[in-house]
Amino acid sequence: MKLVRIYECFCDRTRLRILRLLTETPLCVCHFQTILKEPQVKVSKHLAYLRSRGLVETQQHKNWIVYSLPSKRPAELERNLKCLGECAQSDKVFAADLKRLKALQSSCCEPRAVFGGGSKTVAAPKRAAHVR
Amino acid sequence: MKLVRIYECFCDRTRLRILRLLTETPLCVCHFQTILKEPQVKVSKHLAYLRSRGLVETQQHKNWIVYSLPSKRPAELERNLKCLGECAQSDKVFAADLKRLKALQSSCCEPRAVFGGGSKTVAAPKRAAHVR
DNA sequence: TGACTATATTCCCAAACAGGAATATAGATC
DNA sequence: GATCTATATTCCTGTTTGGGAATATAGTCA
Repeated sequence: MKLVRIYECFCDRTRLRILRLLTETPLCVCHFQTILKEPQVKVSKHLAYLRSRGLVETQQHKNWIVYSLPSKRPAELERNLKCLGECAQSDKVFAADLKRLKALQSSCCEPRAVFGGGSKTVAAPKRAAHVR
Repeated sequence: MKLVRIYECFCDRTRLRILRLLTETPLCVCHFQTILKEPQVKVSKHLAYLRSRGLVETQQHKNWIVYSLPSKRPAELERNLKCLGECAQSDKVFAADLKRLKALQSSCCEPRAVFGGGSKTVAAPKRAAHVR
């Protein structure tokens, strides 16, 4: 019954926000810090938690670690992510996160190749606004 | 973000089984004991947990306490229960539970009015097989 | 009233968890 | 090599959780 594993990952607010964002695009830790406005330790730990349970995968990119949903997902995960997406629509927190994600996608900066759809060949890469 | 509350309830195996069963019909504690084959304390505690978070409601019926899903459920809960139902289909544990539920529904006994659809006016109420 | 039944609660313990502070690691760049 | 940046890990603490043993409560029925 690996379903429980999935729900264990879903039962924390921060992790839900992370997963929700990842259904949009892969992201690296610094992005999460910016979008969620949470300290590095916290983000890093929750990502580690998710990875240990197979809900996310990582890929190194220079100095950044890019987190994404696993390329092949079991049906249960897929279903629940979809469900989460639907539930999230009526929630302000998720909406705000999404807004900040969009902002980041257009304003940012170095770990650009990261964002899904690849190089949207945008203006000149400004210096990171990664904070902290 | 009450979503998290829902997932907190979903993140335990026993509770998942309970909820799954409740999407079929209301049940009382002794039914759960029989179907899940778990001790009374355990069942009772998980039910209390679910109730404290509003995922189930109770109704007294003579000496029995009948648990059921809340009559009016927020959209998030409804969605997630549906999702759970879908995920459960491919799982042996859930299937076995369901099988035992059906058996109970036809063989049982006293807290009969409990089962959804009401009095299916079955044979003579035998003595309970409630165990323990 | 007393025995019985169904359920809840309390006490206890071990494990998991969330979060912060501080520190470690490893790649990049000068 | 020194420094900077991004991320991970360790240590610590308070809280929550899951589960069992024992006990309490409350309704029922004889």
